[in-house]
Amino acid sequence: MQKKAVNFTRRSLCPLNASVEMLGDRWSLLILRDMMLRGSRTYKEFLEASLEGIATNILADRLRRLERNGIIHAKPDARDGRRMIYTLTRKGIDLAPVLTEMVLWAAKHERTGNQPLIRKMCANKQAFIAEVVKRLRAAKE
Amino acid sequence: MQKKAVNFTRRSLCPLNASVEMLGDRWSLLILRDMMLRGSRTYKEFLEASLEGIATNILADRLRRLERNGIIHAKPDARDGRRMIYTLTRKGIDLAPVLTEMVLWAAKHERTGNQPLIRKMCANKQAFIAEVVKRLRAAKE
DNA sequence: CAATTTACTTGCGAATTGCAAGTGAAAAAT
DNA sequence: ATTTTTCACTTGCAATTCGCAAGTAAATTG
Repeated sequence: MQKKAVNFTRRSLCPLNASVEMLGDRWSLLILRDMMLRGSRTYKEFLEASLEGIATNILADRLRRLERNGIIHAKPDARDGRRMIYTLTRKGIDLAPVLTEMVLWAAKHERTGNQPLIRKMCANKQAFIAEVVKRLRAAKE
Repeated sequence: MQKKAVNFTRRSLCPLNASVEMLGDRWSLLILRDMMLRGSRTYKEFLEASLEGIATNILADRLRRLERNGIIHAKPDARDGRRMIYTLTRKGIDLAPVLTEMVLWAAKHERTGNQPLIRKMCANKQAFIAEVVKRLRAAKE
């Protein structure tokens, strides 16, 4: 497995800027949440799982971008030629700590839902992340 | 100190969505980076420190939004009536782990700069965050 | 083979972004 | 005291992006 160089130019070399250019929009992280925590794997599942109501063209665009950035991988479903199966790459799985910290931050400072998840995250953050990572690696089959 | 209810409606109650609605754009996190790691405190400093070249209208808008969301605090400089001094609130300081994880993720998977910072973060993540938080709390005077 | 499902694309108005230029108040220089 | 400079923005406008509704094409189901 080989790493591809990024062939477009970033605004700066700062690592945070790289993250922001890949993830800094209103939808990418939510798609990743649906993959990590809800097991969404297909276009339809993303549309249905999305609590926030993502538009179809935006979803298609974001899936393309996430794939271009090596965060997710798309391959046709062997059982159903219409379907694409989206899975997280290693790089995508490595975002688990980022997502977790963002969830914990909002849960601390905003009035949010999904309390059972929060409690589990709070109780043992490292264990929670490890469990998610383990499950996602297994799902890469 | 009292928490204000958010009086506009979120797309969903998911905590990650709350984070994304507050921080999910191309500039907010970079401004926070400049506050946390470079000590930027005024409009001019943000413009000068910004490696990425933020536009003046966008900067003004983002500072307003960050303040509305309780992430930063603005108060006029007593020594210079033109200046506003922006500082991180407790809520803003609590974003240190989020920023750190995003930096570490990009540093691992992309070709980025600022290697000394990365090395320090990697060596002891918790200590790094604790140090940043300590410094920022002190700066709230 | 007709109907349905899946994964998109297209069109288009609305909102957001980014650049350049301008404004107004305060401070510094003369 | 008056001019000049600095600072923190705002305004105008073109270009890009977003979001909704509708449409399309291929594969599958009945």
